[in-house]
Amino acid sequence: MNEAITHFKVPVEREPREACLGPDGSVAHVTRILRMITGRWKLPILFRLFAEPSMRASQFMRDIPDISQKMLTQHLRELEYDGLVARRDFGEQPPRVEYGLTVAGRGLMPVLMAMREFSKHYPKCPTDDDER
Amino acid sequence: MNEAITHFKVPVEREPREACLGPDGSVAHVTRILRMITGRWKLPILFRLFAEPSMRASQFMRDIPDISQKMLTQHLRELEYDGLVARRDFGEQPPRVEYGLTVAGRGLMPVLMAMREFSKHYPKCPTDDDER
DNA sequence: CGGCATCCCTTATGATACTG
DNA sequence: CAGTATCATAAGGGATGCCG
Repeated sequence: MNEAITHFKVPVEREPREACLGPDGSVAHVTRILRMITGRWKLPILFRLFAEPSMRASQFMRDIPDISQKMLTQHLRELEYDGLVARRDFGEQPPRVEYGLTVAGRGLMPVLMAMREFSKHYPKCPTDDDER
Repeated sequence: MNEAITHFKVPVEREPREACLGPDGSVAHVTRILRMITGRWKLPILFRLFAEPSMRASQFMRDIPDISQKMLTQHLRELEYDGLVARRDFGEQPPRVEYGLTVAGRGLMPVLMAMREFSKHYPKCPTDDDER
């Protein structure tokens, strides 16, 4: 009873999301990067560290308006986890912790710059030559 | 209810956080791009259109596993709103609608490729030279 | 100073059923 | 085939208080 007449959907083994991933698993790769830099305060933090090699939590709080300490810590942790930011605890009293970009973090900046340039090139939705 | 088809949340322009915007308002610009390509199915759609110049809704449904029709339409609308994708309704019966990348959409691809390359370059969190 | 925990709200995303 | 409408749930974000 494993014959041809399939009146039903043959268990078409769905590829493990392999499809639609684009060349070289582009989608997966880009998604990974997006996850790393997506977050209400990820960019402000990264760009701040790009300008200032070493930053303390209190400095971020001062330089980034409206950010809460919770979100600051949380996003710093995520960035650290993703290897973009390095955390350095001096183990002093009172506490002293400094943050900085990792090699990867610095390597990411050019990509962000590319995104910025693209944004500049398309100030608004180019309603003119929108035809495919 | 004779309004435009706004199936999605119109980008509620966040407050003009002038500060911490980085050089040239980098943060704002990059954030804008991120907002355009962030979404569970934005990348699969874009990369699919990059490979296939013209796509119909049903094709997306076939090529992108697990995507629901609602999300497909919603994300296509958003991409269209942001000027990355062009929608072409042939006004036929039965319905025939085709989607394709706009000039801006095609211009974005190199940026996405750059992100992919970066991802490849840092396969994992580079725990070696993480020091600032 | 830095950081963690809790409660709560706004969105993003999903499941499902329906229309032209 | 393409798209709409509703309801339900998950994830992101924010306010606040306590700790070493």
